[in-house]
Amino acid sequence: MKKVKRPPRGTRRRDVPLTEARICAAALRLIDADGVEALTMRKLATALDANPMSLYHHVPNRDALLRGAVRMVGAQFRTVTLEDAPWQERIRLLATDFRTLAHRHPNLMAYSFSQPDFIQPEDPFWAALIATLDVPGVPRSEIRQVAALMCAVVIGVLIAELNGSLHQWSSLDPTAPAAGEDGPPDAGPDEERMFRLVLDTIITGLESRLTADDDGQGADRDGAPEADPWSGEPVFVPRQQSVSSSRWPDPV
Amino acid sequence: MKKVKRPPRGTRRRDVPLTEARICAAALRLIDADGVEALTMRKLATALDANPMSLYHHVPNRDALLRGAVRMVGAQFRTVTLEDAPWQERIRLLATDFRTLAHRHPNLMAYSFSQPDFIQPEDPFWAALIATLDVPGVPRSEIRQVAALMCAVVIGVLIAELNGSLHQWSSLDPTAPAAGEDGPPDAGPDEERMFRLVLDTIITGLESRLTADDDGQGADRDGAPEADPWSGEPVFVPRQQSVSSSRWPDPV
DNA sequence: ACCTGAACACCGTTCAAGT
DNA sequence: ACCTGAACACCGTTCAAGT
Repeated sequence: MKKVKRPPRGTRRRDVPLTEARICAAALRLIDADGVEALTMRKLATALDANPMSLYHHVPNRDALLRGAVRMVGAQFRTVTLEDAPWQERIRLLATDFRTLAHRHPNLMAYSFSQPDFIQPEDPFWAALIATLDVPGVPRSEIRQVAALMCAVVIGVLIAELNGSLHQWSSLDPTAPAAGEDGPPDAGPDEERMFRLVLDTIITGLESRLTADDDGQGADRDGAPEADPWSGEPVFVPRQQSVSSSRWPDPV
Repeated sequence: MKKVKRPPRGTRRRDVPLTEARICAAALRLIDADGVEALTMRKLATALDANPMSLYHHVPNRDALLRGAVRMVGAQFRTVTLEDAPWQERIRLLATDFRTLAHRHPNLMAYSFSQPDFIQPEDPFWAALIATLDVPGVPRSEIRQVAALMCAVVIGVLIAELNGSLHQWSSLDPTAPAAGEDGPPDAGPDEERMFRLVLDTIITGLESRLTADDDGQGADRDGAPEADPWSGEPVFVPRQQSVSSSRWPDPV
């Protein structure tokens, strides 16, 4: 009579005890398979061959579970520093590493990109990015903002790539409406080329901004922020702050 | 006895009939107030003073309701073309218009950014972006990919701004861990400055890429993609495709 | 045609009770 | 200490029945 509680299934998992790491790993598997929104405490429990309520003894709630999965994936990001390469190549390497990680767990990464706090100050990725931007002489007062913007840019491209927008927009011809499926059908091989194109454009823009500032490489670092052209007004932008507040009257 | 079905509440809403536009507008109000995940068919119904099941006669399901709200916001994007301005300024105007719209409905926009299909070929925004990139001579064969990448970049920065990552990363000092709240407390006034910095960097990168190509302005448009430097390999990137497949052995 | 109540199949989470 | 069944307060959605 008691034996019916553990029927002889094909794969037995419950001889190993329930830990937070095992729970998060199983959650990551479910997310990789079916997406974040398909992760359910009850489904996760049956995947672990456990009672749904047992999970709450190791994980406070579903949000913490998701954070644990994100943390588990982020721990896989171990950047080789490659200190002898030029800074442009080091930035490229950091970005492509990021992209590889995003391709490994696209469902989880697409979710975590929209969450705050998924890059922490002690992440080796962040430290490597800061160190790399310090090489060509980005002013110390601006270096964190430049690093933040590079993260935002890379994440934006990765989001658009992961959810298919990049491919869809690239084949969005306003003049010729129906081109058929002439190009590659689904997983375009030129997403990587486009990713490199953004990186190159950003790096080129950084370079020209840096050379415009270049009077003595190591001198005047950490100076007053108002002194260097990084903090000045951009060349082309007019003062248009009042233009955008009077547009689009909300009809709701 | 029948009168108890419609008690004299303070504001009467149900004399006007239930339409899809009214439902989507109410959904947008709820999303603006409490976020996408707080939008519920039942709560929406009570906000409209209607029966929850009545909504299904005008909207097929919750996803379609969200799409309707996104479409309703996207219809507010009417770009002034400003054809006499230089292309750099036109791009800046498009991007800041996009940003203004995102600030108007941050909850909905943060959600829609992660959805595919939220930019359509017939959107005036897309047509204006394509037309603007055509001015300085971006090759026709690459113009859609460049436009797609600019959208992805702007969206990435907006996502990071809306969920607070941009501000958090900017105050993420790996050397001095605890700086206290010295800067502005919450809604940083320099998010706009950072937004302009990305735009300027991208535009500068585009400019230098374009002038490197500049031998005759109108000549050789629409040519073979392999002929121009846009499709060639980037200068700095080494062929490192095999490097990324052997990193991060997945411990799961 | 439009609306509605009841019901179904799910959720996350709490809690008292077991060992 | 760890686990568990029952229960609570929600969801989206279906469906037969009303007007």
